Amino acid sequence: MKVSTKARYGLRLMMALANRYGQGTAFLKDIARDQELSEKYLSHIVMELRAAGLVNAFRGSNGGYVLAREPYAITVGDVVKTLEDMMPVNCVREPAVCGRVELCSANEVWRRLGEAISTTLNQITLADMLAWSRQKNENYVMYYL
Amino acid sequence: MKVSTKARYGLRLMMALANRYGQGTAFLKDIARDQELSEKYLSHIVMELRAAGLVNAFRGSNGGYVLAREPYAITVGDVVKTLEDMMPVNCVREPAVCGRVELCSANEVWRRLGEAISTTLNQITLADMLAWSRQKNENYVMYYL
DNA sequence: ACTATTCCTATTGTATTAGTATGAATATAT
DNA sequence: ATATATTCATACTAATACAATAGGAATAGT
Repeated sequence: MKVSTKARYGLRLMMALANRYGQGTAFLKDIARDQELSEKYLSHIVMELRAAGLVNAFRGSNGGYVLAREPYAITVGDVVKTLEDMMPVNCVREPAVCGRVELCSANEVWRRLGEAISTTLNQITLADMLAWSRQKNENYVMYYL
Repeated sequence: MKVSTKARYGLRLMMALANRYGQGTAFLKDIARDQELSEKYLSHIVMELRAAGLVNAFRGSNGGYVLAREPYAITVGDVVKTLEDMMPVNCVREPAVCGRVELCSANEVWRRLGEAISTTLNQITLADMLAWSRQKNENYVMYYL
């Protein structure tokens, strides 16, 4: 019941891009440095995000990445579901894996759980997170200065 | 983002006990056979459920297991949280694992997600599942006869 | 041409989860 | 008492999924 580090790193990457939205492309190298993550590993992640249409990429010298849409138009659910399977059990999507679906009441439990998860993550946008982050930052600075 | 087979098997075990609640103890052997699960593996699971106070165990010949409370008084959340960690990331519970919690807005995302998960699972009881199961069974029988 | 970036594929490492083996403790029945 | 059937406890092994690295090809700006 853990969200994968892939999804967590991916969300941090997206937030890094969201935080500088409108200011041109960012290099993966710089994001990796700032977020203290492996650039190699991040490169896999950002490729999947690109394939899903969440970021645009530019190759070559002075290339880089940008968010494909404005931060308010990208949800956490968009990000997480491209990096991992959000359905908590397989039998909900593919009844074939289990012969007793017709009689299985656990199935309904997992269906509801999956729904709760996607509903929750789909209603949080990157813009929401930016707002929280800036709020926190303010408090933090005020407190320590 | 998958619920472990341990939790899934555990729920099936609990449902087997719920289904014959009030009719005395059940042997693990029989549950394992009916549910087509490894008895050895189930024995680990049932021990954890016992330690959590969800089932009572009786040793010796003619021993067995019974639900410790009535089916309506046990939730899916009770079962799942004894068999695995329901909090989707560690940094929510133990801020120490991540130095940037003060500034991290992802934290709030995972906190909300964790809340959605436990709320969902805590409000489904074994009695609810029994009702669904019997409903399904009826439909199934009606359809195929 | 040179350099800095993204893109692609294969491989390795590691941790978690799943499952097995063996035998001790305990209670019942004969 | 003894035999038998169960739970209890611990240690070990196997399988799988996840995380991370490696090396180089393609691309674009200078």
